[in-house]
Amino acid sequence: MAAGEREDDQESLAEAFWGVARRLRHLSRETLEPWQITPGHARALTVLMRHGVMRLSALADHLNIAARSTTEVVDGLEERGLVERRPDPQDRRATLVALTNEGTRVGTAIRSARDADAERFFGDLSPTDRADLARILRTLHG
Amino acid sequence: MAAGEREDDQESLAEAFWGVARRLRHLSRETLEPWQITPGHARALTVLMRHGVMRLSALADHLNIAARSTTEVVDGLEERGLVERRPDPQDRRATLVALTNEGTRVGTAIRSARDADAERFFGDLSPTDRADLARILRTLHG
DNA sequence: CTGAATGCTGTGGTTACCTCATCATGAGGC
DNA sequence: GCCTCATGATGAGGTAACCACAGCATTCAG
Repeated sequence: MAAGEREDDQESLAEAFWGVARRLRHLSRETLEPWQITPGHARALTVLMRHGVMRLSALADHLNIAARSTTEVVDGLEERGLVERRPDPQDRRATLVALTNEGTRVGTAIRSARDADAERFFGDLSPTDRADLARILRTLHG
Repeated sequence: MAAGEREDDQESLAEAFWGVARRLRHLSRETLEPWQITPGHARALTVLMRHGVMRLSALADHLNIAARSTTEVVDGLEERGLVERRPDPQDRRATLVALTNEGTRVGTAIRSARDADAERFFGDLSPTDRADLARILRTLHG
């Protein structure tokens, strides 16, 4: 216990960060469980809720994954009836992805469950801490 | 870029968090590249540096992965000559994992590269921010 | 009309995990 | 000693989430 712990703020800052990330990830997994949906799928759903109908390639950009992977994500969502593919009238090579009614319903439900979770998770912090954290994270994101 | 960014503190706090996590993960991958070692392997190495020789099962606990998966991690490290298996004199069912000299060398090098990285990464922050972040993360860690 | 670029998807990886079954060993009951 | 059950590691086989490359249809520039 004594040997490797000492000093650096740095290392333990990174470690603390990963510890929190871990907790947040587990929380998210739990939250999504009722909908039998993976974090990746949920992320795609969220993007679609926000930005509406878009091409697969655009979705890929938003998700920061390869176009090829997006095909699979959309496959999954389509199987579950949450989105549908439709031809792009502008360009017959392209395919648009749109939320179905069910997709919108589930997306909305997930969003509020997540908000509630975030509230629970970050709720331990004072408003000041919350603001500080947000600011600091934005700096680091730069 | 401007359209969908703000709204609730909560959601964007979580998002900001993941954005930073992403950056940190990439950074870590870059850092480890010279050693041709995955983050998972590096993590195992770190645990061994800290706690010394241990059973596979103990390593599994430290890494929070299944015992079976630990076998594979250790396989990888052993192939690279960074650790070695040896029988547990206490219990002939068990196998101990120990760092080789090379493993210790690499582990040490990785540790300092990481420290340097963390310095670079969190170095953008003022000392105050750094302290705040550390404190806040500890709070969130529960 | 031709050739290059673009948008999606099939095929076939990779990584990092998992569960379940198996085998040897250990520990306790009788 | 023998039997049974628990435990430590591993083989076999599976999954999720990615990837690159090749191929097809379509679009667009010239």
